Formats: sequence, structure tokens, C-alpha cells
Amino acid sequence: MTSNTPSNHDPAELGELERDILGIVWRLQKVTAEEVREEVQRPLKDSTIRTVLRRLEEKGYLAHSVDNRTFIYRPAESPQKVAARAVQRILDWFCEGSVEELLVGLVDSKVVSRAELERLARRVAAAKKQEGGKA
Amino acid sequence: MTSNTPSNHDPAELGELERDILGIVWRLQKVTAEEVREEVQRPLKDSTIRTVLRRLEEKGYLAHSVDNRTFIYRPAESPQKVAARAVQRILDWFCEGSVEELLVGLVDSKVVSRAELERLARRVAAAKKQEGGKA
DNA sequence: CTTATGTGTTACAGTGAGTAACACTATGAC
DNA sequence: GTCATAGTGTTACTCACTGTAACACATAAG
Repeated sequence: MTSNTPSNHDPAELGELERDILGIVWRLQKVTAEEVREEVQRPLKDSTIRTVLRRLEEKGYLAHSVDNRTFIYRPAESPQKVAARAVQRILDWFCEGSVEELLVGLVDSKVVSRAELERLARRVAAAKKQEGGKA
Repeated sequence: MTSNTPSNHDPAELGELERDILGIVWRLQKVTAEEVREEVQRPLKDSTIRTVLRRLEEKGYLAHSVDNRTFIYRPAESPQKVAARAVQRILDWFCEGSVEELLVGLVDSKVVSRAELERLARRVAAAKKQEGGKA
């Protein structure tokens, strides 16, 4: 593993533009600043895009490699992972860590439908067998 | 006007002190500024506490009634509801709305155990009967 | 009327995000 | 070799928000 800031960052604390750009990188997987700029809705200067990309990398969301002097940015973590950490924080803050409370709330608020939850639970149960219960 | 910004607020964007105090109100259900102050860890001036309480009310997390000229603060929304909305936003931002993606990520990241998920799904399935399947 | 007690108003410093200019460097054209 | 071009590094400014609080105002109690 190549040194990461060990999952210390904080998804919810991204600004709107940062989220936008992060989303673009997640979608395209490999992008240059120029490409990002074309993709972004707002008309922004090149330096703005690059500043945000750099900050996202500092925060651990992105990584870049250099292709012939041009930076190619890539996600450093999957959206799922980032989202999971975000949810973890919500759990800690608003539900005192009780996943059940949270899930109940999600169903209550129609964020997750019963059907979805059941389907997912089934899927997970199925996956469990294959894995053979690890810790 | 009593007008609230109708559920437009944004749980993740609370500061640390705000979250602390919101947590206290959720725990105690009915509190005065003084009581909050006793509960908070940091040594803060009375006006600080009251400012934060007021801001939390402005943001829609709290409500207050007046008991003999003293403000009694109460939660305006359940933690579950707030948490659900927060999760909804995470969904929108990081999973393009796919609950499944999110839940898979949660299980992957061990935020939610398989067991929990299954248990919850069962519980939800049970609840469904009572409600009579709506959309 | 004076004193507590509690509220309303206002403010200021620190931080982070949005936004960008400008300087620097290396590559390719001539 | 020099010049233009494309791309990066550095630096900065503004705004909004949060933590923190002082101070003025009002009202119930004595």
C-alpha cells in the first residue's frame, strides 16, 4: 500500500464544487484538469479547477499520476467507501452508533423502501454462504 | 413569523459544538440554556450556549417554548429523521441515489453487519403486514 | 425602585471553500 | 538557441459559517 492518510478525512465536509468535481472524477475515472473543466457546469478558470483537484488530493479523495507532464487524476477511494465512512459518522453523531435506529429511520423516511431492504438482506445472506462466516 | 425552512437543513453542516448541544437536547428532551451549560463539557459562557441554541432553532433542529420567561428548548425533529436526511444526501452525492450501492458499501466496510441487516429486514417485513402495503 | 434573571442584539476572530492571478518550467517549433 | 505554448506551483482574496462572548433590555420579586 502506498501511504494514505489513513482514512481520516471527512466526506460531509466537502464543498459543493468539490463534490461536483469529485463526482466527475468518479464518473470518468481518469481525467485531466482540462477535461474536468469541460465537464463542470459552471464556467471556471483553469486554475480554479486545478486548485480544487489538488485540495481533493490533499484530502485523500484523489490521486494523480503524471503522463508526459500532464496530471491524470483518479479516485483514491471508491464512492462506496467514502459513503460508508460518511454514514458511520452520521451514526456516531445522530444515532449513538445504533445502526438499527438509523435503518429504521431510513425506512420510515422512505429513503430505503422495505422491498429494497429485504432484497438487499437476501443478497447479503446469500453472499454470506459463499464467504463462509469470517469475523 | 414562525416560518421554518421546511426540512431544508443539513445535518452534516453543523459545527462540533452545535452537534454537542443538539445531542444534549436530544438526550434530555427539554432543557434550559442553563441546563445545557451544565451538561456541556467545555466551560462556556451563558451567552455562547444561548447563541448556539438559537442558531440550532433557526436551522430547524430545535424549537422552544417559554415557561415563565424562560426558554425551554426541545428537539424539533427526531435524531432518526435528521440522520435519515443526512443519509439521503450522502446517497445523492456519493452513490447517485442507489441505496443498494450504499448498503453494499456499508456491509463491506463493516459499518453494518450482515446479521444486523438481516435482523432489520425481518423486523421491517413484520412491520409491513401491519401497515398494509402502501406504495 | 432596585436587583436578579433571563432574553435580544451585535460583534469579532478563525477556518474553510470558491475563485483566480501570476510566476515558473519544460517541450516543441523554427 | 530562442520563443511560444501548455502545464504546474504558489499565493491570495473574499465570503460564509462557527465558536465565542459582551452588553443592552425587560420583567418578576422584594
